[in-house]
Amino acid sequence: MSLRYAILGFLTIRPLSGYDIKRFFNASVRHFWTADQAAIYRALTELEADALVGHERVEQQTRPDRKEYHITPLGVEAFDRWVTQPAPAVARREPLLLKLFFASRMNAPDLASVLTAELSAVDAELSAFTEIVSSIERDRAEFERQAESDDAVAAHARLLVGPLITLTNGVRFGVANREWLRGLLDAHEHGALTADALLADLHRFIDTPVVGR
Amino acid sequence: MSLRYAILGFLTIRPLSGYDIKRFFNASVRHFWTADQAAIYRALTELEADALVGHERVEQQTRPDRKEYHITPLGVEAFDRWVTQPAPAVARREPLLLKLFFASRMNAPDLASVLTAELSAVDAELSAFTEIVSSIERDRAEFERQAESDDAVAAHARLLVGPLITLTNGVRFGVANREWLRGLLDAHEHGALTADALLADLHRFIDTPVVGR
DNA sequence: TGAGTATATAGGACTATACATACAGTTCGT
DNA sequence: ACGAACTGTATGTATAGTCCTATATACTCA
Repeated sequence: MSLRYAILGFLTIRPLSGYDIKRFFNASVRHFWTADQAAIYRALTELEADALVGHERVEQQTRPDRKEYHITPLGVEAFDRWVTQPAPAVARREPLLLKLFFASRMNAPDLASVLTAELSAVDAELSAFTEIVSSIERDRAEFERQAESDDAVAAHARLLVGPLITLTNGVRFGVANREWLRGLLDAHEHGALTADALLADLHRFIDTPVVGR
Repeated sequence: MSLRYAILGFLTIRPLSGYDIKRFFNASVRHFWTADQAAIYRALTELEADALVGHERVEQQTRPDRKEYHITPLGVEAFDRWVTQPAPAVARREPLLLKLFFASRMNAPDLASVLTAELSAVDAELSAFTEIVSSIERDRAEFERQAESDDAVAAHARLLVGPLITLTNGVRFGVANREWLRGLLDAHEHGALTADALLADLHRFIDTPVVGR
């Protein structure tokens, strides 16, 4: 039920309508958490039933009325409890690995095409990350130009830490994924995708001592 | 819906009961695909309704009767179609990243403990992988000692390719995860978990050219 | 002797999420 | 002038998966 807490988290920033929240998801956490629009509205109803949020109807002349949700003190409490707790283990579910597990039933071209398709997806993802990082840097430069105090700049930078942490995760995993796929494709093309080669690769990573930073 | 195909995949190896399939899952693909026991039995019923599998009741004296499922030609066809198709994009869902996204609402010790808990889990996962790799190597050495022909050894090695590919994925991601968490913890302890440091990290990975193998 | 684990199958209730659709007005591009 | 996309909330339905429980027998360990 992390969706509920994600919504509470967004509401700690400012009051939002269901529609706003959906856009927040798309704009900020899409790369590791997607939320169905219908699920958001239902979660808001449930959160309100638990008194963790409240709402006011905001009438608009040109647009449909908004229900502006705000977090209650009880909601802030619940969110802070959740955010400081260790994250639950997630059950990974990777259709790609399931297919590759049965690689011995694939002929060479099919295996190559499965890997290539995945590599394209990863490359696209990494490009998207690069774009996001650029846009964050542009926004930041813009903010700093207009900022009235150093405090405001520092506060702005602090708010960026969380989102940037998630981006470092996405980028590092994306790069690891790309290297893994490239390695597999390369070996496969040279007919070197063998048990021995894979075991060697495993040892290379298992035995690698920590690289100092 | 990959569960059904995973089951079909296992049945291409040999006939299995629902109970056997559950053990297969635990023994071989647990690190990227878990299957609920009840879900397996339901999937088998559905697969049989679609004529992709059949079963015979096997009576046992001491144990309860087994329903031994086998794959039908139609099932093999369906499986081969699935396995050669590019894997669908999966919606990632990472509670940890959701928490870290709101890192600015956490105090320093809480952030450290969330990261440390995750690092422990990753270390444990990597140890499990190391253990699995060792056991595969032991089994392999054992098999080679007893093998009657080089062909048998080669066939055995070929069957290992798929499972080993999934292990290289697990290990590489595990190592990437460990490095990421260690980097964050290290920076955090030195009060250096700032927007600037994170942006520098992002650039280090985004701009890195491919390392030749 | 009793608790726990292994073998073996299966239904009920529940949770989370996805997909489609409905309604209703506005704005933008062609 | 017309359709598409945007703003905004909401319901209905389907799918996938989890957790709990039931049933029955046998073996193992303290």
